[in-house]
Amino acid sequence: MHGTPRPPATPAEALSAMDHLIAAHLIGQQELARRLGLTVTDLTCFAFVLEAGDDLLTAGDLAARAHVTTGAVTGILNRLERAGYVTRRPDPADRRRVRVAAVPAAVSRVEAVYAGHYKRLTALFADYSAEELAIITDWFTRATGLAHEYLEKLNRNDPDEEC
Amino acid sequence: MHGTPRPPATPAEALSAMDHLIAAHLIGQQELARRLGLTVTDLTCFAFVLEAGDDLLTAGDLAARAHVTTGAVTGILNRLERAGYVTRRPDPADRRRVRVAAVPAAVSRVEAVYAGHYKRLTALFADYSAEELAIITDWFTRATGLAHEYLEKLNRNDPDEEC
DNA sequence: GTAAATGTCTTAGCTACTAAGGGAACGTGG
DNA sequence: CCACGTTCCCTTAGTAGCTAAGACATTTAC
Repeated sequence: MHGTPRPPATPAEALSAMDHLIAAHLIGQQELARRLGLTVTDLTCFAFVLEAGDDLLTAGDLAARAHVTTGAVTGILNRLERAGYVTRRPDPADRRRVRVAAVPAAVSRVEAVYAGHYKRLTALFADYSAEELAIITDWFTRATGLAHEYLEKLNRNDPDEEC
Repeated sequence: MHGTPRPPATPAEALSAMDHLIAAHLIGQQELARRLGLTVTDLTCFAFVLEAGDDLLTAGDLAARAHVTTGAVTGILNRLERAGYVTRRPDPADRRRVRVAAVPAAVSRVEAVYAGHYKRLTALFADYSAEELAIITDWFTRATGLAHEYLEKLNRNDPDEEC
């Protein structure tokens, strides 16, 4: 279906389409987490750990990225560790810190559950040319940048509300 | 920046970019809800009410769309109603049902908080040609369809897990 | 007219979060 | 070396929102 002509769209249509995608993805995430016996927050943190790769995250890093308190992270790590997704490791340079390492077998466990959807998405992407993918990816990246800017501005101006 | 050539992208890059966008949006949603004195679930339900427009949703509809129990919906509607976002109305045809109507003033209240980000996104969209927007919108729509299919399949095969 | 089904609300209990503080480890300045 | 403040994670107490199960009113079917 490469290069199939599509009817042109308006910004409003694109925005609405994006909202629907995000809503669907949110529910999917919830289902996936439930199936793995985790919470959405746990799964998100596990994703952060995977994304960080070899330079292991600390518990505090996770708190910052997931926007939760360090107290919450303790619970999250307890669950993830007990379920065999991560292990806590001492930091050789700073004994206060706790570094979080992913358990290799757990990665494939998550991927196994997610494989169905992941394959479908990859197949969908294969339906587009590299140039079209470039447009889509570019937009994703810029929209993400905007979202981060927006969040920063919110947090800078008034961390607590006034409404 | 219409028609600016972009470096071609791979499916994996696109998928990763999508994940980041969704993660950012998720946190933004949380911030927005907090600022409005609501939970993310409340805000999501309010969005469903707005989307439904004039044919008012019932409490049960909301439970189905938000994937929560009807007991939870009672709490959600209590909060939304107390904060002045919606009103409960009797259904003339079926006195068991509760129909949910949005309070007009509340719509602009939410939009006021969201306006900053919304304007930036719209501006971003304006940077793309109608044809490029068509590609993006098309992809959103098809990815959403896939997500829904995946969810349906999950719920059909085994509503509860086996792991 | 009775029985089953439907739609919302209630109740009890659970889980994950925050806020506040504690104790160990770091790092700086005398 | 050694107090001092800081940083990091964990603990504790309290809260909020969810589920599950059932009550109650209403509708539908036979």
